[in-house]
Amino acid sequence: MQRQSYTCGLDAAIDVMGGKRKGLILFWLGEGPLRFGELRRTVTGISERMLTLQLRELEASGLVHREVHHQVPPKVEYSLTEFGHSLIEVLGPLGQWGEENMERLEASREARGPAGVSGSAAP
Amino acid sequence: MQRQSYTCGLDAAIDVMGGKRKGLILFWLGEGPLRFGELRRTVTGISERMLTLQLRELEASGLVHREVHHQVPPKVEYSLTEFGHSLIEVLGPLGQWGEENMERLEASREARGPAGVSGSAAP
DNA sequence: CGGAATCCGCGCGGATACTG
DNA sequence: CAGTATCCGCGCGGATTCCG
Repeated sequence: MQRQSYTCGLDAAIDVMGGKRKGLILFWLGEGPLRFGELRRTVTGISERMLTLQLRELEASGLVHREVHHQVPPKVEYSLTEFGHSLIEVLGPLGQWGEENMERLEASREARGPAGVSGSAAP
Repeated sequence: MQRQSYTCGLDAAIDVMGGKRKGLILFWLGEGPLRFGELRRTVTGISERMLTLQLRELEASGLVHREVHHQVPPKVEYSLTEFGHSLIEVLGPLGQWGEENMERLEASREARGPAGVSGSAAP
């Protein structure tokens, strides 16, 4: 079974930008083009590997453009496509909502992900 | 290390509703209160277990309200809180964006997730 | 009907090392 | 600098079973 099509627009949208850090990448690229290393430093808490993979997916989705400058040292710039810009436009209100309610969200986050539950790993 | 706070509002927002099907649940609850079984049938492609877990997280986030009616047969109704309503409000444009570009998104989805790569797992 | 519990596979994602 | 490749843990999430 190939997992039927999207059930609604929200499903599709979340699927394309809901990845762990894709939203963040899109957000920062919305501010302007960034090089790979700049992204790595800007989007904190992401490994090189993940950054590459996420970028490739965003590129495959047509949201991000990858500009390679063949030179030494190598330089690769990532930027939003028109499609990508259309997305962050509707992402704006969401980000603002998150900002306005950040305290509340952070507080409840601990309830959802106790993080250090672990402990008793008695076999 | 406890994974520092959210880096921006978008980060927080996606974290709270970016789960596999949380957006869908929120979306359908936005249409009105639903019972557990109704949600299970409405949000297609989700297991009982996941539906329960996702609902608990949404509840812990203060987005969803869980109303238990102690009776036989049991009846539990889920609905959006005020907070939840404020979220789906900004989620509206995102869902619309996804709907408008669904074909494009579905097409590029295959490039990102070949889905049936292996499959044939002859036991 | 609405869950909670258990088992378990598998793929996400981190760390590291190597290349052009 | 900008990746790619490999290893590997662990937690997400599906299937099944039992309970109130």
